[in-house]
Amino acid sequence: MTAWDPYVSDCPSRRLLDRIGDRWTVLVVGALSDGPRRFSEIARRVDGISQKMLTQTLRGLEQDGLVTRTVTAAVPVRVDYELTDSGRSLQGPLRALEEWAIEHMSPVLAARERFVTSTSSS
Amino acid sequence: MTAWDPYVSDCPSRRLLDRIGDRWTVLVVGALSDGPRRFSEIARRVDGISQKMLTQTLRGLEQDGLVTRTVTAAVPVRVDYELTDSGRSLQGPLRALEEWAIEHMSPVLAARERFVTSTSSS
DNA sequence: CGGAATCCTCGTGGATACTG
DNA sequence: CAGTATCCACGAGGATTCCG
Repeated sequence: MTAWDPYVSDCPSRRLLDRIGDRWTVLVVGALSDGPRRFSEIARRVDGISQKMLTQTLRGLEQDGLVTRTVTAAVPVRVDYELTDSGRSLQGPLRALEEWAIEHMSPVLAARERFVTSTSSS
Repeated sequence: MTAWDPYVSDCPSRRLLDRIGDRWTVLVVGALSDGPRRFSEIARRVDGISQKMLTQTLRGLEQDGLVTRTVTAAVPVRVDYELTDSGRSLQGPLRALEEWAIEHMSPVLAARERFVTSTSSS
């Protein structure tokens, strides 16, 4: 199992990675990392997300059993989202990825610069 | 720094995650995990990728200094791609994510089923 | 406040054809 | 073989509006 066969498109692990790989899921999970949050709180934390995308992302996560949705019927409705155990278990790998990103930021950005600079030759 | 501030859209770590988060990058890096590969080999390994997307993804990875591109001027041109040290360092986090995906496949799929099933109520 | 529904645009990405 | 270039379709996703 050392080799890398399983990347045919019907591979179920790819379906999962597809979901995780979308632009917002990672960020929303991150926004929930330190406890339950209200809808609008998440919206504020994840800068640039539209209400539609947030709803959609949360629905997906709920559907995959990664977050729970709790409705409190008050005068202004209150909805809290919280990571499930599954969801929390995803934090580790996600953190790892983020740390990698931070750690390798400067080399990568430097590489991008170099790439642009070397455009002059031809 | 325990809290989760850094998700404003101009955060550089998010720019990196954006790149990684696209559908193909992860798969292409995976395809290169056990050594250098030719263009067509990668195309074959990453099922469903178009030639355009493969080129584009590889360019992006090259630009970020995660893969190297080696052209061998033979009768039929030969181009090999290989992970750089940076690229290889990404494998760890990616593996972690993949393992998570495999490990949590059944719960997630079960959750999806449950979600669908519970549609009957209303 | 949280969300559903509608509309509309803009970019991703596939198919095809051509080049070195 | 490994691209580049062009065209085009489709759907993600933003803005807006309305509802419980």
